[in-house]
Amino acid sequence: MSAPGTGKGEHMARVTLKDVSRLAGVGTTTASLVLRDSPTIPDETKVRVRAAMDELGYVYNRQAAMFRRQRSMAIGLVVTEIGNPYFADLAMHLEQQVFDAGYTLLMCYSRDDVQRQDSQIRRLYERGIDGLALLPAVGTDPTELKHLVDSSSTPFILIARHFGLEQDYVGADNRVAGQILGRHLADLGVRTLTLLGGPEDASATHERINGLTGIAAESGTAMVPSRRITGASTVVAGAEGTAQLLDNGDLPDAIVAYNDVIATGVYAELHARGLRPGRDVAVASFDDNPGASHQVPPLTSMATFPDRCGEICASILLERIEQPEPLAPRHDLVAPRLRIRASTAGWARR
Amino acid sequence: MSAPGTGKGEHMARVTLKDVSRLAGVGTTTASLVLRDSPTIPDETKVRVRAAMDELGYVYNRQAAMFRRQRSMAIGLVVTEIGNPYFADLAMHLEQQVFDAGYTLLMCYSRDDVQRQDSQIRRLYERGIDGLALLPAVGTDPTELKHLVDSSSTPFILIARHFGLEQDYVGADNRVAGQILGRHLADLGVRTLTLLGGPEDASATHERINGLTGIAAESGTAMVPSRRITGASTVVAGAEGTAQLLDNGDLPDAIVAYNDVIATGVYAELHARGLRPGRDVAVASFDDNPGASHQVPPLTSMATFPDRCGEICASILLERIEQPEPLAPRHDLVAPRLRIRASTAGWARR
DNA sequence: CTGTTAGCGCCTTCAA
DNA sequence: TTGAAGGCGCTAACAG
Repeated sequence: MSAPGTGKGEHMARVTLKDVSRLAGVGTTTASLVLRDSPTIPDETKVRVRAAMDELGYVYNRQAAMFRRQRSMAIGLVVTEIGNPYFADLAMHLEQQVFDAGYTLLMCYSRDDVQRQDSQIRRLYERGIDGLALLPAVGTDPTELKHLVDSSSTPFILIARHFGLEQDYVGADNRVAGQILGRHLADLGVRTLTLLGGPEDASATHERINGLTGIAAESGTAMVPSRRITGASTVVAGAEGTAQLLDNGDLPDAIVAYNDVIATGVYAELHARGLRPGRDVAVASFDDNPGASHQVPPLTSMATFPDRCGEICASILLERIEQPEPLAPRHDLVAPRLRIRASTAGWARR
Repeated sequence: MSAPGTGKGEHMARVTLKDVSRLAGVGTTTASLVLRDSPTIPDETKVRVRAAMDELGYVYNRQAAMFRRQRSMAIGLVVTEIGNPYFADLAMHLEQQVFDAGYTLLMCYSRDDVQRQDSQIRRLYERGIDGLALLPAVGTDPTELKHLVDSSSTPFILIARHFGLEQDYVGADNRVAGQILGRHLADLGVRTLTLLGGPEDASATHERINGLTGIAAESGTAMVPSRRITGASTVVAGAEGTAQLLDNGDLPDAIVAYNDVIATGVYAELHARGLRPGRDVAVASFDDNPGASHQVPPLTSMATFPDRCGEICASILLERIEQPEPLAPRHDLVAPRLRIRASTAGWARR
């Protein structure tokens, strides 16, 4: 009942497997096997060892085990931020998968600061993570990143933004997403279109735009203004971008926001000017965050499934960890799905 | 230039401090001191050792260091979820603080599942975290939690929901938040009031309600319906709660949502029924998420500052780690601030 | 099937 | 100021 050093305040020495095996009258190997519930150990012994563990208040020292095994059972995840529900959902589903596989998630937010991202990655490597998932900050230098990442033999995967085809990657199929949305708008009779927001220099932005403009070109839709309005993915940026657009005197048939967060700002600014989304201008967006269907009016959005993205990311990483043979890089693209709602469905050229 | 085992594919043995010191012609102690940039080492030696490190591609093995020092330089954070911007912002600011202090954040999402939370906490303890912050799942048994937590001597702090005064805690001052909001509504002339949402059995819920109802009672405001409508903190739940309320035939002067996420659902359902927030019914809420000011109409909300909450949480934890003497438990309450916007300011009894 | 032993890489004491 | 050596708690190899 009375474990040694149970007294409050005094520094209690850690109870080790050795202590346990001594008390139980077995070897440390046996005690260790009991921990893993090995079937080769007789039940009687298991019971005795477990009793000794309880008696002493033994806690498995995973840190020591990991050190010994040269494994950390930890996955590093570096993302820019989680204020955007897309990233939040992705992180949660990634964590769920890796935790269930016995890993712990080491979480870092780069806040789109490349310096910070760099030191975070370094620190994670020092901790000996078994795998790293990165949603790269805007402005990340692909060459430097490759250098940093290749210096370790740790499995590595990019999320949502990539730099080519040389490494594992998982993200939404942004080009297709842009195409489907472009088709939808063209079908509505949209002739002039504005793209609003999105990180200036990210693969996801380019892909969405390319998909959209490809279809737009086919259908004779004009892009206004000619110079795209970019900005951070915040509600305020969305409102400011919209204000800038309208101040220019450009009221296009449709505004396509880079994501639902920005679209919220678009809605606000339109309302502030007495314009109604879905009546005076069609509004569409990407991601289909929870709540998009409860905007007023409900927002047409391309669902990009961050949950699936996080899950796929986890499973690729775990696979690479289990089987570190260098296979061909995987590019997993999550198929998007258009949710048509009143913000476009209600629109008609007048 | 050619580190041993640089060849691709072959399992490369880790470069240790011993390897470095051998190459540099110094002892391991010296090499170790160079790592910490000790001033007792002559510059000439430092340069030589650093060159050896580069030559061999040495990476500091933090895992080994931590094992040796019986510290993990890791902080565990268990939260229910981060879909709610309040929790997301809190987690980000907590991470920022602890990372800058040299710690890494181990992140777990309990999804309000007590079982899961339990195994997450256990695993974190096994990893030897230096501190634990917990935003407890609804349904957490305080006694069991206390037992689990006391079994370790690791500093521990509760976030946002507490169970009494026996342990460190940081959260919004919910009672005061409720009072201020109640006063504001009473001043507007609100006579009937509905509270919508919030976890059934959490301190934060009780405190907000108590603050609000205390003021309401003073000013003769009636609560409708008598039985409070609860539900998950989602947009859908907010809409459903509102529907339930209106189906009952209760249209109060004001609806107070538990938080901005729920308020979004309230807005949607009101609009669906042709009612306008701020005109037909006053709507107010808690948290003041980014975007609350860009709702249509702008949403009156009690700002609860998750950023400050996360920062305070981190600093208390770090303080406890540095100075583990058992001092009195700290209860840090973040002062809220009312943001009055059109969703209430525009309302007037008709 | 079970016990003993060596050592993972670092930090810390101790000696030179 | 610097070098050598021991050991943190566990696992894996080996011996019995």
